[in-house]
Amino acid sequence: MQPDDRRDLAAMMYPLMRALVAVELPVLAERGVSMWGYSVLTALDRTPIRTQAALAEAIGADKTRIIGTLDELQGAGLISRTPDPGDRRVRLLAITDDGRRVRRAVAAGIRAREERLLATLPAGDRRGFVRALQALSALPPAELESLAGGE
Amino acid sequence: MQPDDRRDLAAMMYPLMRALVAVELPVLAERGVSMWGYSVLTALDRTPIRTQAALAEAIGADKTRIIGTLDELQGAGLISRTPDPGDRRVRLLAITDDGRRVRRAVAAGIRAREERLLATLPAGDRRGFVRALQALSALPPAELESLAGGE
DNA sequence: GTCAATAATATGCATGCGCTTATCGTAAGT
DNA sequence: ACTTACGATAAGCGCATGCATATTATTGAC
Repeated sequence: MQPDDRRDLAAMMYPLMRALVAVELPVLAERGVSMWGYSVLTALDRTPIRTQAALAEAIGADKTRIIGTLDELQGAGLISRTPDPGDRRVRLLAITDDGRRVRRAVAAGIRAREERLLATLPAGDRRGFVRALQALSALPPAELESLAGGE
Repeated sequence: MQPDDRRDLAAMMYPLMRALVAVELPVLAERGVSMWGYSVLTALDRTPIRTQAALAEAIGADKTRIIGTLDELQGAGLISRTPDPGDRRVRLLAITDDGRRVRRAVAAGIRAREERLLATLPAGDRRGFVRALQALSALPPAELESLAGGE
């Protein structure tokens, strides 16, 4: 194998990200959800979350900026935000049935378009790509930092 | 193979992108180059380019925003920007020897850190990942649009 | 009962982005 | 000559971001 001639990962990923976002936006717009909103729905569909700060951290968002998103989602009836009876400072966050429906519809639309993109790849590369992406995106930030650090 | 349960590609890629950028920034800062500047150097190291608009398009940048970047690079002696004697409206863009040196140094630093990331992957997935990334990032925007379009 | 810590929230700032418009010098077609 | 088109540049807009700070309600420790 030769010295692995390729462009930088970020350089390749950046335009691809933009393309993927461009693919997602119309699907999201159709259901009136923002990107962050969709991210919230996805997180809450996995499991309810006890505090907004925890939610923000889970999806890599800013804990103050997320508030508007939650307002919108709650206004649209897609999530519930109820004060914890045990500690009335915290809001218990959960997705509603409507939210679940919206999330599924959006996910299906996005997935269908992604499939068309991935279909251009050889099967082996495609599997490797998705698996590598899953593995890398699952690395905890601490791990990433240690890999990134020092010369 | 079951119905391919995974998160959306963009959702996985977004945090990964951020991590990669965090990896690159210190390397770039060390050499006093910006992300866009590095992108320009990379493009020009491949081949000189005849107009700034063409450069901008090649690297997916905005043709007006790129000007400051070019000023900086030229000021640092990393690129040359000479009026085309044949058409004095256009500036012939080329990387200088110094620019080449900087680009190589930055690329080496980035590559070394990327390798550490990729080393966490099984060899097969890793190759598939890089190849898929190369293939997808090489798709012309028109192709991407057609793949993205319609339900 | 007082006080320090915490969750949610509001607000402001600096930055960078994509986009648009305007200006200026230059080219090229008629 | 006159007009149209083009490349580089400057300036400004609207938007989203990350970050920092302040406020309010609530809690728990002392």
